[in-house]
Amino acid sequence: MFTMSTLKKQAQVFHHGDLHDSLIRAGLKQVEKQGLNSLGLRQLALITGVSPTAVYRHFVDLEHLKAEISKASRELLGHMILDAMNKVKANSKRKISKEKLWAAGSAYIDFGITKPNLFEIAFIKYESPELEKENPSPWELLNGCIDELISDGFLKKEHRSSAPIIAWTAVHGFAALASQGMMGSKADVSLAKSQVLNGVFDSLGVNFH
Amino acid sequence: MFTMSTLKKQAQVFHHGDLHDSLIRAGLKQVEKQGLNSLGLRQLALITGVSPTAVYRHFVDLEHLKAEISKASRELLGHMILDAMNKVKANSKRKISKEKLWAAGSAYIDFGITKPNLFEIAFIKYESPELEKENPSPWELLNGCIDELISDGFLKKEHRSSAPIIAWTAVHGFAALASQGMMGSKADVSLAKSQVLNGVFDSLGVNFH
DNA sequence: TGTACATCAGTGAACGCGCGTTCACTGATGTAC
DNA sequence: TGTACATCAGTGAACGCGCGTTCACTGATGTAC
Repeated sequence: MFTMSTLKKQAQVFHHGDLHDSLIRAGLKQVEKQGLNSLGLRQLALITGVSPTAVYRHFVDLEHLKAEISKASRELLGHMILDAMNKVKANSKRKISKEKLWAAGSAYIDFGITKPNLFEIAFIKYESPELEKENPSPWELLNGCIDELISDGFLKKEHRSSAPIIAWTAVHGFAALASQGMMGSKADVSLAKSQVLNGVFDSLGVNFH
Repeated sequence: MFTMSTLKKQAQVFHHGDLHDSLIRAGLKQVEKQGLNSLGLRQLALITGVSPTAVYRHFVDLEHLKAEISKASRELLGHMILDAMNKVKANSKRKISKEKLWAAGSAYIDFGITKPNLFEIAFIKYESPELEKENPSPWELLNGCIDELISDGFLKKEHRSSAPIIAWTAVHGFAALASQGMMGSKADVSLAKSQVLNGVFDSLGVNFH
C-alpha cells in the first residue's frame, strides 16, 4: 500500500524524464491490443499519464510519432528474427547458414501471425524525412543470411541479387495474408508455412533437407 | 449549356435509382485518389450528391459499406488478372498455361504498383457476415491457372496443393511492398518483378523459358 | 555555498472541425380496385 | 382510366463525441558568478 502510493507519486512528478520513449512504448502496446485505428495523440497521452500538449515537446506532430512507432515495430520484428537466428546453435560438423535462413523466415511469419497489428503498423506508409534506419533491420538480417549461404557454398553467386527479393516477398506476402486470417485454420497455416519456406529454398536452388 | 442543366436536373431527382452501386463506385474513386483514411460516410454522400442519411437506406453502417468497397476492389483486381490472361493468345502449336500464369502474376503486381490505395483497401480486415464472394476472384483465377498447368503436363500433380500458396504469397508480398514504394526505383521494380516471377516458376519446378 | 536567472518540460483551457448516427419528416412510386 | 393508399427512398436538422492543435502559463532544473 505504501509502496503503491510512493510509485504513484513518482509517476506524477512534473518532469517525466523518459516521455519520448514512453510514448513509443505506449503506442506499441495500444496498437497491439486495439489496432492501428485506435492510435491517437490524446489516447496515447492519456495512457502515459500526461497532457496531450506534452507530446509536442518530443514530436512535431502525430504523423511523426506514428512513424517512430512504426520504426519501433520494425525493430521488434528485427529482434525476433535475430533471436531466432541465434537459437540455431553452431555445430563443428555442420554449417548452419541454411538453418538460419529458415529460422529467420519462420520468425518473420510468426511475427505476422501472432502480432498482426504490430505487423500492420510496421509497414504503413508515412512521410518522415529525418528518421534513422531501424536497428536491427529485418532486411539487413536477411541479406546477412544470404551472404553466409554463399560463403558456405550453398548458394550460387549469380543468385546474390535475386535471392533476398525472392525470400523477402514470399515471406512478407505470407505474413501479410496470414495476419489477416486469410490462410484458414491454424493447421492450414502451419502446413502452408513450411510449403512457402520450402518454396523459397527451391527457387534459390538450395536443397534444405 | 442546355444539356448541362438537363443533366443537372436529372442528377437532382429525388429518387436516385442507383445509389447502392454509385456509393461503391464513389468509394473506389475516393480511395484511389485520396487514400483509405479519406473514406467517410459523409464524404461519400457529399461526392454522390446525396444526404448522409440516404446511405443508411442501402448499408447498415459505414463498416458494411467499406466491406463492399473492399470487395469491389478485389473484383477490379480479378478483372485485371482475367484481362491479362485473356490477352495471351492461344496458338495451335503451343500450350499457353505457363504464359497465362505469368500474365496473371504480372497483372496482380501491376495492380499493387499502379493502384496502391485500391490494393490496400482490397485486403483490409473487416467483419461483415453476409457478404457474397467476389467475382471474379483472384484466388480462384490463380487456382484455374494451376489446374491448367497440370493438365498441360507442366506441373507435377504432387505440387497441386502447395503451388497456389507459393505463387500467391510471392506475388502478394511483392505487390504489397512495391505499393508502399519499398522496392526502389521504377527500373529496380521492373527487374525485381521478373526475378520474383521467375522464382515462382523455379519453386514450382516449371521451366518458363 | 547561495542566489539569480535562463531554459526546459510540463499543465489546463479552449479552438474549430468533421465525424457517424438518429429523428421526424416528405416527396415519389407502385399497386389494388 | 382514375383514385386511394401503402411503401419506398430520399431530406434537413440536430445529437454528442473525440480529435489534433494552439495558447498563455508555470513548476522544475541547470548554470554562472
